[in-house]
Amino acid sequence: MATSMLWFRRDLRLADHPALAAAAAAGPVLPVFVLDPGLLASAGPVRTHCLLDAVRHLRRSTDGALVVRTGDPAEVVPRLAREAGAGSVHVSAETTPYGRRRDDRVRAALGPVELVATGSPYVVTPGRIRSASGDPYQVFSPFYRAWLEQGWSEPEGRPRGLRWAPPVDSEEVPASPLDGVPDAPELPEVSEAAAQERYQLFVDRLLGSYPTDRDRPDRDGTSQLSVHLKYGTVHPRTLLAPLRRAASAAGEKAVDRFRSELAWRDFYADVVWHRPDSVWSDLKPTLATIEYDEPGEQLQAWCAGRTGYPVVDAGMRQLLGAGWMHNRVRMITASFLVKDLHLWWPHGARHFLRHLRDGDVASNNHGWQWVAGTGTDPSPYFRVFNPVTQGRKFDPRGDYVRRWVPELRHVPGADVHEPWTVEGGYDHGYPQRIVDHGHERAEALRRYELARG
DNA sequence: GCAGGCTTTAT
DNA sequence: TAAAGCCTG
Repeated sequence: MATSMLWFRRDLRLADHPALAAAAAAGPVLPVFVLDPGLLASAGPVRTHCLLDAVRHLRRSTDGALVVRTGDPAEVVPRLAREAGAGSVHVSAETTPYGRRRDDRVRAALGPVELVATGSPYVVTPGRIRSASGDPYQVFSPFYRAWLEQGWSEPEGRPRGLRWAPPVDSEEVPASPLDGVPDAPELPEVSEAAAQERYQLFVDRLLGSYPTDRDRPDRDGTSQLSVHLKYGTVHPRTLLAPLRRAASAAGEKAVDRFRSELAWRDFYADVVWHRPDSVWSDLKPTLATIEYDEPGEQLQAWCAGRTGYPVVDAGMRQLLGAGWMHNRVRMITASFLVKDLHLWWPHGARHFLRHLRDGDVASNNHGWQWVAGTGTDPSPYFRVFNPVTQGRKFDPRGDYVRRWVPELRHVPGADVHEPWTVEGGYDHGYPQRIVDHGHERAEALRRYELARG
């Protein structure tokens, strides 16, 4: 049987890997990872660290067989195929704009060697679900119903009869860009084992209270699996399979909630599949004429977590300090950028994407569009978040703010969300509010009204 | 073309 | 309880 190549990308695992199974069925497999300088340039050190961590673990689990090369995939992949005498190159289908363009170039460069796509990083491959009229869904809920209806196959374990091909030259996995950096974020291990461990903990201990605790940034109530889904150290259908059994303990509601979060990931990937242009520009033209401010000092204050609104600043500092931000706080900080600072959403989306360890262009950028009212289900009037109300409601003791904003640690309780009402609230250098929320809310609504007319 | 519905809110 | 309008069947 001819050697085939498995080119890993966002699927850095061995279990439940349809493309790897397809490659293994064709013959001995040469496992390959290509460090793409184009991708690395946009990633930021945290994401690069996580990627390299996952690659390093994958190399270990292939007993060192994984070949690592740096360069343009359109040159590197065909060269490796020649060196190994591979008859085909197997991949998981890539569906984002950059990935699709890259794969087209690689396919062309491979010539007679076939690029075979099997499976995808999603439960249901983007583009497969359509409404009765044949169009893609524009709204999540009907998509979710159709997604459940569509269903998915059971996870597969590691491919049987998997044999690695004779080795070819490999580079070492580069050192993490965070090595030796003082105050570098503490990051979770990104590996199949770590994904399984966290999932187990989540199902056993957290799932039962997930519907409410998932909104609490002061608690460890979320699955924390996003980084694993990002790099593919676990496939989402691997996460879905045990849920039916888990429902008896955790409750159907909790299971449905978590399931729907995975469906959101599929939904946004589906939107991007049909509208790749919507990644960096408005999906819908409804607000095409709205007036935005030019980015300047206020954007910098937002990025640095110095807006004077505690929950906003806590979130922005968590982003830089942990390479991650709680989802509830992502909405609050995003709303603040768009509705209080009147900036176009891509300014914020770019900053998030650079620093989030789970930074995924479809989920991130469409999450932003949802907040901005330019994406699916545009309802700008519903979505001006009040940072004080949100802070008091979801961080009711103020622990989250004090964790990330040292200048406010001396303020006890929920009043930390309103230091302007606390005597001595500014004694330790916490910045004054850069805008007045009530005023800017009215201004945002005025601009929406104008754009609509 | 109609009715029902739309993740995450605000006051 | 209100906020605008579009998606979906």
